[in-house]
Amino acid sequence: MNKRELILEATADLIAEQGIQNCPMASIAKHAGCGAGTIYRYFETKEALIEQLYLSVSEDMSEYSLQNYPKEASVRARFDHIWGRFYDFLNLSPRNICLLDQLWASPLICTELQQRAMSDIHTEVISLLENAKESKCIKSIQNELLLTMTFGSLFNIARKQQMLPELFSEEVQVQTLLDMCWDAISA
Amino acid sequence: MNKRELILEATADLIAEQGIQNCPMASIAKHAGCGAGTIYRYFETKEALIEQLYLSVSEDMSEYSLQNYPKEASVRARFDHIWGRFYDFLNLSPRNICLLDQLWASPLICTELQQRAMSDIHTEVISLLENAKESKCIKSIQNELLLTMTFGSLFNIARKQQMLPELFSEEVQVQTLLDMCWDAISA
Amino acid sequence: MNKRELILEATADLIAEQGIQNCPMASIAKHAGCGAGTIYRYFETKEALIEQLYLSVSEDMSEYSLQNYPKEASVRARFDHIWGRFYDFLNLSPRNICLLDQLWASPLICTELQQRAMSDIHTEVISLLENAKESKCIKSIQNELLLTMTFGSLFNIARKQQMLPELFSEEVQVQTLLDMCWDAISA
Amino acid sequence: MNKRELILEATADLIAEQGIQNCPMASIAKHAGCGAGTIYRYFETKEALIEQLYLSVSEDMSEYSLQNYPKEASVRARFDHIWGRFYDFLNLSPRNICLLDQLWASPLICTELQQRAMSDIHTEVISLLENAKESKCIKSIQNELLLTMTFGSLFNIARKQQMLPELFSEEVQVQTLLDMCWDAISA
DNA sequence: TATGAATGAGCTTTCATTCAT
DNA sequence: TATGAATGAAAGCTCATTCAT
Repeated sequence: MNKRELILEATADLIAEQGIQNCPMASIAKHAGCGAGTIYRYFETKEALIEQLYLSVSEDMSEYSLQNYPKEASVRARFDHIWGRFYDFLNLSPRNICLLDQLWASPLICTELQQRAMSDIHTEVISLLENAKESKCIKSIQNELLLTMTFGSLFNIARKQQMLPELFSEEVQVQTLLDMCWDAISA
Repeated sequence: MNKRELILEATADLIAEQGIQNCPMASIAKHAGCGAGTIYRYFETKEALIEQLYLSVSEDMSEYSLQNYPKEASVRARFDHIWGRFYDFLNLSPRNICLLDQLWASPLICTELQQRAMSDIHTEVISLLENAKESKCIKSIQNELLLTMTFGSLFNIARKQQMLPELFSEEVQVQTLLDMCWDAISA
Repeated sequence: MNKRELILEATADLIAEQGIQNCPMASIAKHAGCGAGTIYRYFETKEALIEQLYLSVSEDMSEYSLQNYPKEASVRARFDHIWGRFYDFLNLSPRNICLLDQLWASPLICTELQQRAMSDIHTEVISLLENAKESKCIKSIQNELLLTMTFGSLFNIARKQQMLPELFSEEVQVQTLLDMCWDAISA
Repeated sequence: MNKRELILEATADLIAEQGIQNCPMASIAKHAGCGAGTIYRYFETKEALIEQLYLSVSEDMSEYSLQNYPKEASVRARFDHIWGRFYDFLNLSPRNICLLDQLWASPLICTELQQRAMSDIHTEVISLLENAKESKCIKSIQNELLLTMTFGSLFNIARKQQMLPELFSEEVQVQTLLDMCWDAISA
């Protein structure tokens, strides 16, 4: 892992653990195993570092969610693939959810950046929804609503499981969640 | 409005507008129309102020969501009432969503406090879900999952509409959302 | 006790317990059983209050030390009387030593004030020393030196006993101290 | 002189001149020729800085007092050596007495720290007093009393001379003081 | 290129003092 | 006369950023 990535990793760990407010450059440097000044060789400002971190995590999420995406499969199969992998990504590391929560809430990550970072997943899901609508298997509701509903459901369930695992008596099956999400939007 | 409330209002406005990180006590005081020291007559520390703010907003949300709650109505009617009003509350003021986003992401609002603040709504929804399960009209899935799914859907849709209203060509009907949420959990 | 005295008493207690630095006007008011503003009816500023307190304690110390002073008794008897009572005064209340330590160290109590406050004892001791020198029973050394030596010895012993009583296995007899002090200056 | 020492020196000067209460970190930084934040690279808190200063001055005092200490010399010679040099130290710089007065009166310098800082001198003096008692040349009184009396005498005389030099018509001879202190404790 | 000591602006918080009641 | 809520200047401390090495 090169130094730039080490710094991004350290930043991600610290933000997830302590929150974006308790994440001084000096700590990041220490965790990354470099001097504080070195960070500025790779990132203009702290703001820029956090933006880059956001882009990096978002890219990981996109890539993970779309990996082996079966473009030719059925609507439902594609739905399950993309959202199932999205959900898996959130649970890959306990860091992911905390990190994304922090980054989304930060004024440093403007709305425009948020959209841009999600554009790959977004494009694919929109296309999926269009296909589904053509075959009338989902509700005839504006895409953004269908998409946001699914996204919000899965992210919140993943977050709650991680924050309060004791509330869940049985292990949560991804398929159960996907079924619920599908029922929400299916015609 | 008494001074304590003026300070809470000012804090809420500033946090919603600028984020919890860009909200110095001096600004709060200025917006509340008082001196910086005055805040400390009403709140021990900034941390305490933010906690109190969270409790206050949560209480408003609970009260609003449960107002005129028809305890004897049908499961579906009660579901629509509580979640419809919850969704309305989020849209009552553009401040509410931003504020809650900031507060939930803050390490100052610990998980325990979050649970406590939502306990009224939580209790009622659990009872509702139990009733629904008895009549087998919803899926036989652990309550926490059903609840979180609905909550997450509605909150995320409300947030997205507020942040990116241009993405929504048609006005979003609450009933459409409630139907989707219900479909997600109904048997 | 009138209000002015109540305030002085409260100030004395607080300074002795917490130090002159941790003695806000609000605490003084609370301990004195009055409002913060009330203090300013009796004392112009906090500085003035502390000066008045110093004068008050010093006067108490002078009065106590010189009470029933046997002007016609022998040099040694008078020496024992004045310094014995001085030492007793320091031990009358555990407050006295702490309070004087704080006040003497404070820049608010200027040297001139310190001299003025001690002038009664000072005059009497100087006179005593002059008498003693006439009868050649004490060393022929400048008075200020003889006086300061005695004062310093007794005050330090009283302070140490109060701060670290466990260091003193046997009870300290005043007469033992007076003998030592006398031996120091006697011819 | 390295930066840490520069800061300690500046702190010592300011405390001695203005008192521990009128000694803001900003002033210390200015006098030390560095930024306010720099102080915190060397000392955790202001409290820690003052503690370190106390330890540093105490060490200087111990070292100075015990320098060239003639362990094999007579009791009286050793007594004169240790207390003579102690007295000299107080007069080495006009700063020393004011500084020690401020530090001893401060609640930041707890009793335990005071004892610890003086332990070298304390040990040597106790040993000296034990020797003296064996040869019955001093009073059979508990050591702590003998020690405190000498200490208090010398410190107070040094202080008074510095604060009010005009009170002393003739120059004060150290030997005169040592004789008085010795007479106080000698059998 | 990499460092980390140094910086000072900006933060939270305290408190002597004022003044409307 | 007595109050205590309100004030804002000043304190201790943090940390993003710079720069000499």
